Amino acid sequence: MNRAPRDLLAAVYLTFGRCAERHEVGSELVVGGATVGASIAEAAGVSKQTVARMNDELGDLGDVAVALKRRQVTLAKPKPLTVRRVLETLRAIASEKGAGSAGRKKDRVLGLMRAAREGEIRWLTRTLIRNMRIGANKISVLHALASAAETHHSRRDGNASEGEAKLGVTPAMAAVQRAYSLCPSVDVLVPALVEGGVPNAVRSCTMRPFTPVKPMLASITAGAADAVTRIVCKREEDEESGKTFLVEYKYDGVRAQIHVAPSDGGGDDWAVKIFSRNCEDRTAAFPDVANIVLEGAKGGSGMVVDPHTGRGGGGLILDAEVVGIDRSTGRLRAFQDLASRPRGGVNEAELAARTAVDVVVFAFDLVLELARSAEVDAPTVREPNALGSDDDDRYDDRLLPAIETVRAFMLESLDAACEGVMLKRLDGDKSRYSPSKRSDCWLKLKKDYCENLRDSLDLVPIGAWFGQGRKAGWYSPFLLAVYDPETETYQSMCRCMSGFTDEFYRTRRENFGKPPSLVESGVKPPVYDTLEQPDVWFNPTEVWEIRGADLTLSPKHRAAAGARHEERGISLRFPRFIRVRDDKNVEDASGPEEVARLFDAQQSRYDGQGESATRRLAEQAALDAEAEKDEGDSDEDDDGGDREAVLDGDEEER
DNA sequence: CTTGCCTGCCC
DNA sequence: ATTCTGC
DNA sequence: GCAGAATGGGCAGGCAAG
Repeated sequence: MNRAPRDLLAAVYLTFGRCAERHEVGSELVVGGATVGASIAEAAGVSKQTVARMNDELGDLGDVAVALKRRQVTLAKPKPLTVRRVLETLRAIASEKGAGSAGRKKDRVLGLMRAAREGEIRWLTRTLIRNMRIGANKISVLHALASAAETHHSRRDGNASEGEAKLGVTPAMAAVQRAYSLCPSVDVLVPALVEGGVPNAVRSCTMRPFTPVKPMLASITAGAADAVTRIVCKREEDEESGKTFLVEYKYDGVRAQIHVAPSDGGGDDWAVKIFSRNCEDRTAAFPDVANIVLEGAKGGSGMVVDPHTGRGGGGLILDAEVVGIDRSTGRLRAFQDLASRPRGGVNEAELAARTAVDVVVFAFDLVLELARSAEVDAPTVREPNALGSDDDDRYDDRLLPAIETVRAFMLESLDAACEGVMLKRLDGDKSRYSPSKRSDCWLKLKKDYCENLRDSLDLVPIGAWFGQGRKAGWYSPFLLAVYDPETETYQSMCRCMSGFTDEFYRTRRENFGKPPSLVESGVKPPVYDTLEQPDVWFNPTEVWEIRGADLTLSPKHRAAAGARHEERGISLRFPRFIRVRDDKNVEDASGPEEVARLFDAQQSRYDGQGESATRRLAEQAALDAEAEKDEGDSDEDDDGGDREAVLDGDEEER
């Protein structure tokens, strides 16, 4: 900040590992491990296979690049790389398009590789593949900026002696972090910091239409009791409040932060932008959503009215979930269907022509409402419909009805093809929208978090890859399969890398490294059915319990292949390891029939046949026999299908 | 023209 | 997304 | 309690290779 303020902006972009903010369209490099690996190979004059082999061993392409650089004799010292030149090159890479662009991207990467010195090439490689592995991320950079700005401005203003107007470093860090989550734009933040320090940055980085806010996130829970207890009982500084909370369906769609405001031209025109959970501009992917919102803006229905002027509000930021829906039946559709929509470059008519999935918008929060004030930090909820009173101290007993209500509501949500429910605090400071925070204000409760609702599978590890980074030297991920006793084959179901302790990895590398478990020839056993090609194959010797969220039709996994889809097998979403089943032989592992049965139970929810989850399996046989009599009320298409219940918790704490 | 690889992004 | 680990 | 790291299934889009 002192020495090279003009380079600071570029330096911050580089530490973020990007050439522009995420919401800038076209800011992606579209360069990955394959391109970078090829460039490293070319720069060092070795084959791509050599680079790949070294990568298997070292587990880090950056380390491979360094090792190869060391071997080289440099004839002419390359011109040193500068921060600004690297950023310019990244931007040039991002803007390459069309035929031959892959080659031109690679050439630019190659240029950087050649110019990089030994100390730079690891950083450069990791930046290009966006995997820094340095134990620090954006937040650390923001904190460093805050600290530097504090020091810099204290000194410049001549009151280094415990500046009175100064914030102090720790509050400054928090302030900058918060400022950036309200207005995640380096272009706004950095010049403001340089010019007027942290207070100036805080003034500049306010929530505004058409700049995405870092979305608020929810914490995971261990079941309905845990969720209710946490949402009600931990209220340290909120003694006054904290008696009510909201429960709502957790829809399985995509997060959409919808911005609506008068367009720049003024007049009565409104503009809409839609941002993803990661603050990408996805407006082009949802022309139908944009139209729904614009219609609302025109008609005024549901829009904010300024009580003083009586006019429509100056703009809104809504937080919402966009979910696929079958308009002919009113049923929600699976996430996998929603994902198959085109992602841009189509208008609404083209979307329809491509038989895209229709969507509903469930708006669940009002993040900013300009009619009220440009500075609101959004108390976002409607008035709670509190039930009962809170004169009793014994919250444990009093929570039981609430837990039961939540549990029942969750079963209902599952029948409605949702993932579970969300619990949100309704009052007190903690109920405010907290950008980018994952805290106990919002809790998510999904089926697979609940002991008695989840099912797991017993799968056989049949192969693995060599881990990267902190898992270098270990097998990760593993390839897991079901066993089909009919054909005596193993059909792959998923890879898995979650749920293993470091200790587990250590022992597995030893155990699987020795015969008889490792297939020494390295050739895929003929009884293995998979489109995957792991680095090593294992003989089938163990059974592992694996949990997941739901089942998907897979293009590369083969469990129950052909049973529920002409070609595809069935796979598992969000797989994680639970434990080794020492008590089972591989012949006792889950099989294709079990997988197909679970898949049917899941499908029944989308067909509107989902009975309460606890009874669903028992009724499956009856369902099969039953003739297909479908009907049912189609839920209204639009918004408004949102179900919610307000429960009364109890305060206190302990 | 079709297929398949790579990348980025959703969860 | 989920999970484990280290601070 | 939080940040950081590794990496899951699976889709579209864009380009290269056949």
